[in-house]
This record gives sequence, structure tokens and C-alpha cells, in this order.
Amino acid sequence: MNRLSHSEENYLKEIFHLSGLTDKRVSTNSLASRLNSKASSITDMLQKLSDKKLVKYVKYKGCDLTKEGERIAIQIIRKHRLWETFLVSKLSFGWEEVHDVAEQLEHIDSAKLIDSLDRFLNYPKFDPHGDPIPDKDGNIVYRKSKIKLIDAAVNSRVEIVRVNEDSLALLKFLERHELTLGIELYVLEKFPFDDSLSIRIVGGSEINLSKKVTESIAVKFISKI
Amino acid sequence: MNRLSHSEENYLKEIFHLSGLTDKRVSTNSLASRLNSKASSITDMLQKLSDKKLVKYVKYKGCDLTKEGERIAIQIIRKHRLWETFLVSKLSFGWEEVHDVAEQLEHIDSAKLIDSLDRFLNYPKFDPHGDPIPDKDGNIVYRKSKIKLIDAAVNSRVEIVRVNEDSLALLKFLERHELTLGIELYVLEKFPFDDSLSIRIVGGSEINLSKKVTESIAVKFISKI
DNA sequence: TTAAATTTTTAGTCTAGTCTAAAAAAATGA
DNA sequence: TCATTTTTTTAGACTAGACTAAAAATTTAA
Repeated sequence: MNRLSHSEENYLKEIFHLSGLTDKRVSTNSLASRLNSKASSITDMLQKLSDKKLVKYVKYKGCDLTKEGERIAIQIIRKHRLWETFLVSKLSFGWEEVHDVAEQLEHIDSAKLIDSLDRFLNYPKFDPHGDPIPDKDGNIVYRKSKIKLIDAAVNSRVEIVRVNEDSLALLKFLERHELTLGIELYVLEKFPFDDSLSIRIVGGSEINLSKKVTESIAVKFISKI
Repeated sequence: MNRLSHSEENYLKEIFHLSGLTDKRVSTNSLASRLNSKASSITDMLQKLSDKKLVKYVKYKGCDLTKEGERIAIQIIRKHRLWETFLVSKLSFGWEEVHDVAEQLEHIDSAKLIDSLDRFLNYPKFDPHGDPIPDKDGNIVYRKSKIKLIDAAVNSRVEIVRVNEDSLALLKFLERHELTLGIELYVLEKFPFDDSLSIRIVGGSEINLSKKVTESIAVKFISKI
């Protein structure tokens, strides 16, 4: 397989993310908004990726990845997450600072580099946001018991295992309220009128979180309180 | 200053290398051959870089860098050499393997990244080929006493302080004959008919080296023998 | 010094990736 | 169901960066 352009790689990665969320075909418009691009540009590229047999594309019906497309997407995600881990654990970056740099580093093309980096970091299983790092062969260990904070039961004690890295503002907000990976929370009360949720950090203070926030945090159930 | 494309950065870097060698204007053709490109493409790009005030370009008379162009070129070289150092000292790459990967990594755009990497590596002064690494402000410490092996006096003892990294074949040749950085040699005899040179590795064997090789190695004088 | 050789530039093309505007298909809802 | 809205595709254009072929400038050498 010939080397892909950065743009092609970004398309594959985004199709992977979007189809993983819904587990079905990815629409042209959803790709356009995620890639900050126009629908017409997406159509062009999908046709090109379809010719290369990396996506299955049906006119007016969206697309999804072929086996080979998925394999490549997973390798890009592997690179992204290993670089993020490197930045945080070796270069002392904050978790909110790593995303943009990793978006660049994920396109570096060298199998030897990424495997050496993996070894150097001691084969980490999760990146700084709690997302699983695919191994060399593309296997991904999804954390089984993970649920969105918004879906957690009232009066349960939970641990933060993942935060959505897409929004810098969100990461800064979480950082400031000490809502970081590994932190444990009590889920106190749900407010249906605005879908907000009150939590207390174990050994810390009580905070009311908006829907936007509780949708972007994944937690693991620990116990009833 | 707006972010430059990879291509623009490569032009600046190459102009810097070529003008450093001759310390005068760089011709269109010399750039074309170094960049594996055609003279007409070079002309186009030089006009563009000239508009951006990064090179001084005079039709039919070649070019050289402006202050700003040189500043940028030096930062790219800093990145290239820091990444090479990282690959060799942290990820156990061989010195002959690092060049191509560093060519990609040098375009990653993040001041924080490169300064953190510099600190992580403990502010190295030279890269794995013996070339000086510019500091954050663009200062380069040239090794004063450095001369090409081809110019070294017969019957002197010298130390290898730099090898030209441009040719993979050369690096492999040097590796195989244990002609690596820090190694000491006796310069035994020059053969004017083919410009070859016989040396003996201190504590090792005698080798006859071609002009091509002795031009690509820089040494430091240690003593007479 | 001038004709030939070399180098460099210009002119015109090409590809990748993007865009806008218009057309076509699909989805929605009265 | 069928008209309206939304989504998607097509058509045509633009930019960056490269190329070939031909023209122009410069350099070399007789």
C-alpha cells in the first residue's frame, strides 16, 4: 500500500471515530463538520478512498471503512495515543496540551519509530485521557465496565476512567476542578430539568456538572453509598 | 509569521546548508539537485520565498537567506538534530537509521515540544553525527579545530568529530569499519594519484579510504606520531 | 569577442485538495 | 402522497507545488 497523505489519514481516523460511536454508516455531513470542511470536499475524498478500497462508499448513503481502512485507522490512533503518552509522561505536558501536537506526530511514517516508542514507554495500555492504546497488531482492549457519567446511578461511587479529549475548554475546566483520570466521585443527585448532575469528589468538594460535561466523562462503578 | 509548508521549510534548510558550505549565493541548479527537483520548480519557489522576505533572490544570480530566513532555517536544523539525538540515545536507533525519520519530525510545529525535548535530552551540544545543535536562540557552537580528514597531516593522530549524514551508504560503510564518532586514527600516507588515504584505527587495523570517504569525515588534531 | 554550451526563467500543464453554486436525491411532514 | 426541506452530489474554479518544453540570459572557450 502506498503511503497516504495526511488528509487521507485524517479522513480514515474520523470515519473510524464516527462509525465507532454509532456502529453504522457515517454520513457526509457528519464528516464535514468533524473535519471542518464542506460536504462537497468530503464527497470527492470518499470517492478517492473508495477507489483505493479503504472505505465502502455508496452514493447518498454515507460510508464505512473496509478491513484495510480500519487497520490503517487503528494504526494512526495507536500513534496518536502513544505520542500523547510520551508527551505527558516523559516531557511533562499537561493532558490538555497534548492533542494538537499529537495530531501532527500521528502522521510520522516509521514502523520502527512507533514500536521503539511503545517499548520506551513500557507498552502502556491507556493514554492520558484514559483511551485504550491499540497494540502493534491493532488489538484494542476496551474497558468493559465503562459508562458515561451522565448514565451513572445516583448514590453510587465511581472512578473517572476516560475523558473526551476533543474540547480544550472542557479539559481545562476538568483540570481546574480536579476532575482527572483516576479521581473518585460520589454521584449525588440528577436534575432532569437541565440534565445536570451533582457530584462530590471523594475527600473534596461538591460540584454541579452540566450535561455537556457529564456526557464527556466515562466512569467505572465502584460501590453503592 | 504564518506557518510555512514542509516544502518551504525544506528549501530554507537546503539554502542554509549550501550557502554555509560556500558562504556565497546559492544557484538554482545546486538547489535542484539537492532537493531532487527541477530548476523551474526552484525558480517558482524562490520567487515565493522572496515575496515572503525569507530569501534574497536575484534573477539569474541565485539566492541567499535573509536574517529571518536564516533564523527559521536554524530552528529547523535544531529540531532535526534534537530528534536524531532522541532517536539514538533514547530509542536505540543506529546513526544510519535516523536521518529519514528526523526529516519528518523536523517539521512538527510546537515550540513547547522542542524545548521540552531539549531539556529531556539534557541540552545536548552535538547530534549523533557530531554536528552542533543550535540552542533555543539559534546560537551554533562550531567546533573550532575541526578539519576534513582529507586535509589532515600525514603522521598525525586525530579523533573523528563529525561525519556527513547525507549518504546512507557511507554511514553503513563507516559503521562496518568502526569509523564512528570519538574513534581515534593515525593518518599514515596519502596517495595523490587517486586522492586516497591510509589510516590505522588506534588499537585496530589499517584501512585505505577513498577521497569520497575522507571528504565526509571531520577530525580534530590530537598529536604527532 | 563572438559562437556554443550551460544555466535559468517563462509559459503552459498536471494533480491533490479545497471551495461555491447549482442540481439531484432522500427524508420529512401536512 | 406529494410538496418542502435537508442532504448529498456535480460542475466548475482556485491554490500549492511540481513538471516539460521552449525562450532568454549568462558563462565558457575558441
